[in-house]
Amino acid sequence: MAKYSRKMACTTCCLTQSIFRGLSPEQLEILNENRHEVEFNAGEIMFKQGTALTHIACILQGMVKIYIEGLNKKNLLIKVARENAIIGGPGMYVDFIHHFSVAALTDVQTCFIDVNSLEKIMKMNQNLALNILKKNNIQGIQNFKKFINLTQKHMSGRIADALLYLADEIHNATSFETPLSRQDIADLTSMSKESAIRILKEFKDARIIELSNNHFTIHDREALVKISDKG
Amino acid sequence: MAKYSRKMACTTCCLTQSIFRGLSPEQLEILNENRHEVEFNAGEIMFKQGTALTHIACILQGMVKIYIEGLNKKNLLIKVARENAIIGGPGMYVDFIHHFSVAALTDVQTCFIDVNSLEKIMKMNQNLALNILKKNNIQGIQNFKKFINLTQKHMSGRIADALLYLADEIHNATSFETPLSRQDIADLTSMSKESAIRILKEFKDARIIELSNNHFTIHDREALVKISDKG
DNA sequence: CGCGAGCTTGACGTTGTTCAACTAGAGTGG
DNA sequence: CCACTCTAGTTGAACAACGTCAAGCTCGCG
Repeated sequence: MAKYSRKMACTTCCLTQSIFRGLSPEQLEILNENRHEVEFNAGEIMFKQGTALTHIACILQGMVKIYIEGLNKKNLLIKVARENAIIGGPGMYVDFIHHFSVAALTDVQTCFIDVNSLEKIMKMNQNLALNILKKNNIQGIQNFKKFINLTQKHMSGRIADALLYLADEIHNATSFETPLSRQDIADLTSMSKESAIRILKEFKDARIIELSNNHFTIHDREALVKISDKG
Repeated sequence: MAKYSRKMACTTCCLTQSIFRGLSPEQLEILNENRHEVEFNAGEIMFKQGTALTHIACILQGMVKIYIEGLNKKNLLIKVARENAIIGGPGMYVDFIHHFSVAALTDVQTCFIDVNSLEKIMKMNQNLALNILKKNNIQGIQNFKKFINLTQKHMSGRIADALLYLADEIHNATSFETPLSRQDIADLTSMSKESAIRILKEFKDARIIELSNNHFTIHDREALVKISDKG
């Protein structure tokens, strides 16, 4: 289970990066006093959709999935996040409720920051608000792309997108071992698990990728890009 | 065509509302000096996806559609906006490019505000940044809902959603005349025009709605809600 | 050695798209 | 005033895409 600790020094953790760049030492100290580190085991839920949003989380180590719990127990996997990601959510400044769930894909070390402290710093330092605004907008652009992917592409196009996403944005390698299950890949591409498996097999038979269990190797990147582009 | 004018006084337009609430008179004056009013005829494009984002727009009068131009000339209608809506887009503070297109559904009066001035004010007044952040997050929550609607519901559920959306959030009436074409309704629900027409006819035959041309009347709201909920 | 969870495969039915034909109404020009 | 045309809407039939169901498989683990 999760346990409380303060192993990390503030200066080495994500507070000095990303949206927190440019905070004064005093502002960093306020955050530092209102944070705590938590470890999760693979499979455990960090944030549950519908619960109160009291903290945001920084991923210090490990991988998580961010997903919306939809109809009939079906999930839609919005994104995968790993080291240095900061997970807030659109509930901030609206209803302070989590609008997605977050689950650990691997064992994960996180740093939880109190949203009240965050709000306090935001009122002291305009840069923080602007950084968060920018981060939200980037996510918004990615969501637009996802809308088109999910609603206008056939299954092969969506699987191609997912493979390129994992290779380029998550693992930074053409050959990788993913903690995502087949069901996760199906949730990421909005299709049934069986369909996802079938398309992966097609790609394998066409020598576009190689896969055994959870190890993926992309052989023909251009083919994937072409399949992704034409839908 | 669009024409430049300054008919409105600043105090009566949208600058005093929504995200601009709480600005000082001097800050309002800066905005007022860097804005101009533009009229569009029905059908004209206000923002084109891919062009530079130099201004945000306030809708003073009329209705517009905000849509993503996707694959094979297919559009995805994100939302409909009308009086007092402020249209920016996720390109702000990222790449300053429009990531969606906006077209006038009716004749429209707008007020365009320079993004540089907006940025200047944001650095002077933290409330503006927080208000925009909040507005973005609300849109983010709506996008999550739209993800589930579009990817996990059948056509009848999506059409039911669209009808409830138009009735509740756009026209505020159970009986309304919409400027949306059948194709627009199809784009809003991510299906073919023919399918949208068929579902609307089903609803009409089931006496759930009444429609002639573009006039819609919702007779059995509960039925629509039920259809929407169960997908 | 057996159990169970996740994975795989095939057969089948449903959902939704595409294509083509047809209709209605709104200009337009003789 | 009447063809003519153009666009949006409508309908039906054929077809493709995708999900569901059921069965069998694999592999790690006790």
